[in-house]
Amino acid sequence: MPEPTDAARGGRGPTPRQRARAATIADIKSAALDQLSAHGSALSLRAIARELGVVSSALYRYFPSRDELLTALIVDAYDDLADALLAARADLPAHRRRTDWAATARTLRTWALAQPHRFALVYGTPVPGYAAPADTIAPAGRVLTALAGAVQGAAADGVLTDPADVPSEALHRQLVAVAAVLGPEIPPAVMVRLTAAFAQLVGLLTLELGGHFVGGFDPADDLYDHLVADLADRLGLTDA
Amino acid sequence: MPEPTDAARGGRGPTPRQRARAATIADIKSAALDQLSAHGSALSLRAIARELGVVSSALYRYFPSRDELLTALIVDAYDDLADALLAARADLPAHRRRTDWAATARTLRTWALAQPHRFALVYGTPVPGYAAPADTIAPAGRVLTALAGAVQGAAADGVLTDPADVPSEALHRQLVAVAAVLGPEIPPAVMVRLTAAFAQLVGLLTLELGGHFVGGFDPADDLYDHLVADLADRLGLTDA
DNA sequence: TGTACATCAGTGAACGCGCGTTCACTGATGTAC
DNA sequence: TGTACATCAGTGAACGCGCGTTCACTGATGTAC
Repeated sequence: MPEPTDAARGGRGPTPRQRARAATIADIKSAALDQLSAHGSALSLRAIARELGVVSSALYRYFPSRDELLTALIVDAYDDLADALLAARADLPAHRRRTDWAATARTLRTWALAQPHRFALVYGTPVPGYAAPADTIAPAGRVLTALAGAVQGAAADGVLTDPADVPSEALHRQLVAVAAVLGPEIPPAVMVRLTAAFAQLVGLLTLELGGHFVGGFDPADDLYDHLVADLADRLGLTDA
Repeated sequence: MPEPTDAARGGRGPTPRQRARAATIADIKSAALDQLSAHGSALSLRAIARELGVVSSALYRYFPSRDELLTALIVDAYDDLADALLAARADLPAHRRRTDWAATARTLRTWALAQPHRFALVYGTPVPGYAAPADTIAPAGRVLTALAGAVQGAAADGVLTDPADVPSEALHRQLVAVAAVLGPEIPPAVMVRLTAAFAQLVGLLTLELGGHFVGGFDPADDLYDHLVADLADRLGLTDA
């Protein structure tokens, strides 16, 4: 075995070749993102190669196909968004659940407005002929967990007022199953509101990025902030 | 002027040629929709021509460019959706505003699930390199007006309980302006909730169509119905 | 330390395919007198 | 009613461009003994 694994090198870290390879992969992804942000959702390997000053077939050393590159971009986008949300929550004092929620939700918008093409990549219309593989499920879950964080915290503290909504039995089962993943202590009646809140945020950003608020809520800052606060009420979050 | 206008023919209706032309235009649109539903958002004039058994340049007799065809599809989708929503509301007894709202919102989902590609066309990620022209504004407004119908009716009847939310001054101005178009009698505090409701529905459908509910809310029927009812409460709608 | 060898990154040509749009043209359909 | 003419739909070839992916290859970099 001429090329040793990382472990075989006694934890000395990546070899120069491995570092160069990782750097090239990062360059490819970066060029791909540049292209997405410039020309919408059309992703061309040849255009990426051109931007990198390399022949198009060279990319096949790094990604076996265009779809694999797309998947990597999606996974990265989820991870980057989750990191951003977690960072926004990181330094908040515990028990300030309302502030926590608002900071998280506002960061979602900031991230989406700053990189609309990445938002489209994960929450937009699926790219023609592309089906998201299983690899994206876990990173997508990280985002949801981050968004559910404030509510889960409040639930764990026992400071949530459980609303009186009574979901149907089938919905109840789904809510329990989802809560088991996102926030085990979130009661079903809150979980359904959290889902509604998430859908509302995604919808607001979809509409804003799609230009549907032009001439109406333009800018949409106040609308968004108002609704984030409204959702905090609905979720029973307080700073007390 | 050899080819007379419709008016010049004394209201005898379209000439055979005009009828043939309209039929061909309909065929082109229909083939285009078939293609969108089959291959995602990629719309190819040559593929449409192929399906119609015609040479690709022939399409230029009917649409000056690919983008014009796309615009026509978008306008049609808005109009078709608006018609569907209005039809769902048409036969309801007046004053049953809650039923009205629920029927409208459910029809939105039915329409979206039946023709996901058309939903994507109007509320999905903008197609790469395509900017929706002004022609789409009016049809888009028809959909919103239909969705706002129940609330506007209730407001006109004076049976809405105006919530105590106080929007910021800037948001208040936007809400008044939007209400002036969609429902003149809808007070700002209700208008903001209506906007939130619309965003929530769009978000739910975006997530459902994007496969984000697979493994969680799958099927999402109960979730959707529950939230539609919840939104009716929030909007202060009753059947009384 | 020096040499034989394996592995890697990147090349360049090719395959087979797609696309939107233009242009001069042929026939058929319709209109005006 | 019959004829000259205008308008239309559709053709076929071409322009100039794009794409993903394969394959045999050249050098450079690294490894093992």
